[in-house]
Amino acid sequence: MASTAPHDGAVIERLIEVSFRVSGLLTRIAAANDVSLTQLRLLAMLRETRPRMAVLADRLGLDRSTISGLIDRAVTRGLVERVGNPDDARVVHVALTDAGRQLADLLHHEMAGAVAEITGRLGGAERADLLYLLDRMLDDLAHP
Amino acid sequence: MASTAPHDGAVIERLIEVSFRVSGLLTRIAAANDVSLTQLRLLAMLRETRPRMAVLADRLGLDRSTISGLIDRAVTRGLVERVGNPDDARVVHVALTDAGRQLADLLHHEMAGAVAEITGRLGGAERADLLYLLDRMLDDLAHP
DNA sequence: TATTGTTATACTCTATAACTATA
DNA sequence: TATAGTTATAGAGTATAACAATA
Repeated sequence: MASTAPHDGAVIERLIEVSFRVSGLLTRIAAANDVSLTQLRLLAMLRETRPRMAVLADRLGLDRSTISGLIDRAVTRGLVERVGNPDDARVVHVALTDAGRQLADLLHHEMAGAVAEITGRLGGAERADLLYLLDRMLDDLAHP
Repeated sequence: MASTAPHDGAVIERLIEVSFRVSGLLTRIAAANDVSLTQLRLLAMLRETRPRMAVLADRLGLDRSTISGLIDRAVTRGLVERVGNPDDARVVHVALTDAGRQLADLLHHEMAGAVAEITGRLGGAERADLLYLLDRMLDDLAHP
């Protein structure tokens, strides 16, 4: 199998380390804007979609009951709202409020700036290589 | 500056996505072994060093008071122990117990296996490229 | 006085189990 | 009966502020 190449262990350790660094950056950005990392992930998702509770649970990797509490707190803070589904009265969708969208956009901007500092000293060709490799890895995760 | 290259946004989004995926993998491995992601990071650090509380706080990006609680719970579970410092009675070091080292080694093994699945389909040359790029990024983070 | 670490407090995050409402 | 979501509960993680012990 492919996993016996000599530098495998080194690649793995660096990948974990970079992931921790990126998570740390994002946690700090979230904290500076008075939200948790989980709320940041939630807001990032809601910029593009208006999912129902079960989908949020699946995508964030959390239990449905956890999502209920998460959304409760976000509603209390005026960031999101619950929206009913006319086709199935059991279903609840979640959508950004105007204030929520404003914060989500701000967070996205700050995230991009922070991560740009990580990739900032790479040259154009290196960045292209990195993009290719990241896409390969994400592909593998999507189609295991 | 270098941060205006055309694919920058794409690189940033992929890097965040990969980081979330890796964090998700590690969280699942931690949960399967009945520890939190923070405990997993703690145990990973302690495999190589025997740091004092303030260093743990710094490296994990947490408040000292948070570390006190974290270590309390790890001590209760028999994973680590507090060790005094003869040169300065205020200082407390943290070290793995035998059981803690066993768990830390197991977690390390499982982490390596999981991350290997992410990098598994990359060829040898691609893996070498990835290692180079990850090192460049970690270097930049260390010497900003 | 300054530093190291702990404690008290309050809030968020998280899962399990039991529940309600709808299909 | 099965599914979507909520609530009750309990424990972990987290920071702020106040504190004790040591330097």
